Amino acid sequence: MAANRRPTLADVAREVGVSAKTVSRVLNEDGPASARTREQVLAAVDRLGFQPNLMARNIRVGGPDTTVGLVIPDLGNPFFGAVARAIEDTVRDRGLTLLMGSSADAPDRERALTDKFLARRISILMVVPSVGADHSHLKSHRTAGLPVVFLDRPGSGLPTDNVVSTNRDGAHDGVAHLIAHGHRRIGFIGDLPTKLYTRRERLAGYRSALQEAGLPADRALITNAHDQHGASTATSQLLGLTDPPTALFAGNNIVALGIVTELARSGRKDVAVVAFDDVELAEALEPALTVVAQNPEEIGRTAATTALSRLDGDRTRALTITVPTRLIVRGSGERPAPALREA
Amino acid sequence: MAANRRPTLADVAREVGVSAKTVSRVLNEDGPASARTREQVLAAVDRLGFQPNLMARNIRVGGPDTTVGLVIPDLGNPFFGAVARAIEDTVRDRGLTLLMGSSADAPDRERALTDKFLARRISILMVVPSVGADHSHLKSHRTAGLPVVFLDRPGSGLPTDNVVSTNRDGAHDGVAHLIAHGHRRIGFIGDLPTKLYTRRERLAGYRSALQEAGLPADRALITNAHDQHGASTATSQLLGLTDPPTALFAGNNIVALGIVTELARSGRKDVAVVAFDDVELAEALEPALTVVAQNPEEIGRTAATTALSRLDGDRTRALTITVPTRLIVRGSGERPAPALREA
DNA sequence: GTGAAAGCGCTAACAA
DNA sequence: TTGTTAGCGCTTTCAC
Repeated sequence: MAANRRPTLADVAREVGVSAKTVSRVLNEDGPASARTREQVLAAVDRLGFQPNLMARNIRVGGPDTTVGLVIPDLGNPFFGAVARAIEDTVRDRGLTLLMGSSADAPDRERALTDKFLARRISILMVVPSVGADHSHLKSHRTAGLPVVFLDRPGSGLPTDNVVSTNRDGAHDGVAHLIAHGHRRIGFIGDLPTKLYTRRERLAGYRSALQEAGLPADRALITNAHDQHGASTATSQLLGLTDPPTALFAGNNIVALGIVTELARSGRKDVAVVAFDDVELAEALEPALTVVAQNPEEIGRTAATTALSRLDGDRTRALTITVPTRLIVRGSGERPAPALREA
Repeated sequence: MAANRRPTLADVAREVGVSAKTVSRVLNEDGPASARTREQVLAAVDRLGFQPNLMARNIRVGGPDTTVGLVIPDLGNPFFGAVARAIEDTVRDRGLTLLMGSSADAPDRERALTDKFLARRISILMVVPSVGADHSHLKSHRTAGLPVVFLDRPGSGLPTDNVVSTNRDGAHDGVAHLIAHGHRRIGFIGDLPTKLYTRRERLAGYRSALQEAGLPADRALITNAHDQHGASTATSQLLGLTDPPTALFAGNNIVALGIVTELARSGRKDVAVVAFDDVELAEALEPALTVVAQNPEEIGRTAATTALSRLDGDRTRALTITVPTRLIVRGSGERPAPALREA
């Protein structure tokens, strides 16, 4: 079957016997149009199956495309899924559509995606920046009026709005919870790479909690993993130390899955766990998993409203907005520490 | 700060002292260009921060936009996240970008999204169709050469490629597993609405397994839920019956979360569970959750490769491709049924 | 190897 | 109330 050319405004105009501009007027509810013409035009549109070419329209109007470019590390990670959903819900009312891509945390993939998005003249750019990515190339776009917001981690190379969780305080609270329950040797399994903003902040919170309690910082207890399987391996390694930790702090949701799975597999009910970021089924575990919950909905919504107000002309100073985390105590942080049992 | 006009091809041309066409040639590696001109052009592009306007290019070239329109029910559901990731991974090599939106399973939102996508002249349309949505309006686009693929559920109103799981057989196997372990009263908690394709298919599998075993089909054991909380409620209602089920079959991942959470909350370790679709932490539960796992990666990849081959001119008959599910036995289906204990 | 003119589908700015 | 002309930023066509 031949690929028929799609009908254009001109085709509709010819069909009705009016000018292209008249059809345009009817469809965009621009200027006036007699009831009769309107009817005829709409009928012809229907008959021909005409659908206006949005690209052509945009090019003529000159404004930005009605899309939001969103770069996240992984479409499959539920945390970013929740963020994306909140963003979509917020911008939909404004008629904006999501252009999405995953960077796999690789700076070159991130750059390729943003370049593509920019070439489409997106209305808003939102990025979860990869480690090592430089964003100074966005400067000219910013001054040209493009709202740029970084999510989950701050961008680098230019001043823009950032929306991040209270990583340091949240991790501090989670670790303090473990300490309050008698644990003195607490393992930390963070994300990778170690330069990652969230990794550093959460580790800083871990350290400050230890310090505050006068506990020594043992480097052997600090390790990393970049996926669930790696976190499982890291867990068994930590527990295999000659002086092993009695509690573990998970640096993110994926690490938490790895830790919990490994503990279940090896039947280690005696190891306390607190995780950064909530996970599904946390309350159905035995014991239920205590977490420092992030608020992905709020992160997405805040980022979107910030970007929209920039789009509306807000030229005030760039802000770093901090979305609070919340310690949800469910039990896993309260497993008796050996120190207490011996006492 | 004034919103400076972004530089155009003409600006670059003027800067170098060549024609616009020459710049175009250099950038697209179209016709010939002297090494010297090329250098100068590239330098000017860099200096001015020029980025070609993809919309303008597309409009002139007349081809479809290099995007894939994807409509899913919920960006936050990990199942669809995994599907989307697989799609992106597959189409990225072809230079295609994802245009995404969530329908919330509402036909009008689905229609609004697809219309927007079509107005952008997407290269491929992929949709998880909502219940009650009619797709006959896509007919003209199909004949005009637009590949249309339905995911997870078949579309209606026109012949197109569909990619779905082996819902019926999978559910059958899951329920048969419960029966094999002595259960005779098995509750079914399905998705909503009840007209949903996956709901119907999985229920049919449930019924066929009962029938095969010569077990009666008790309507009181069949119920539904449209979110996790609803599934929890449904669970306690089923267990509150005078002749309650000894096992539950979850119609999807969200329902599974609700069932498992409710059983944990009420301390009911005696109820067997099998879930359709795998969930995180399934193996860390006690007992570990037995599931009929779907293969979202394969669903996404298959849908994408099918669509790409259509884009390449494959005009063979529309196919409904079935991606196999896999019963993963982890323990929760093997809890002793009262019938056995009494024996 | 390079340029001039025309035109993709649409709308702004004017005129009628 | 409607039409005409011009032009958005780019590429095609054909000439040089």
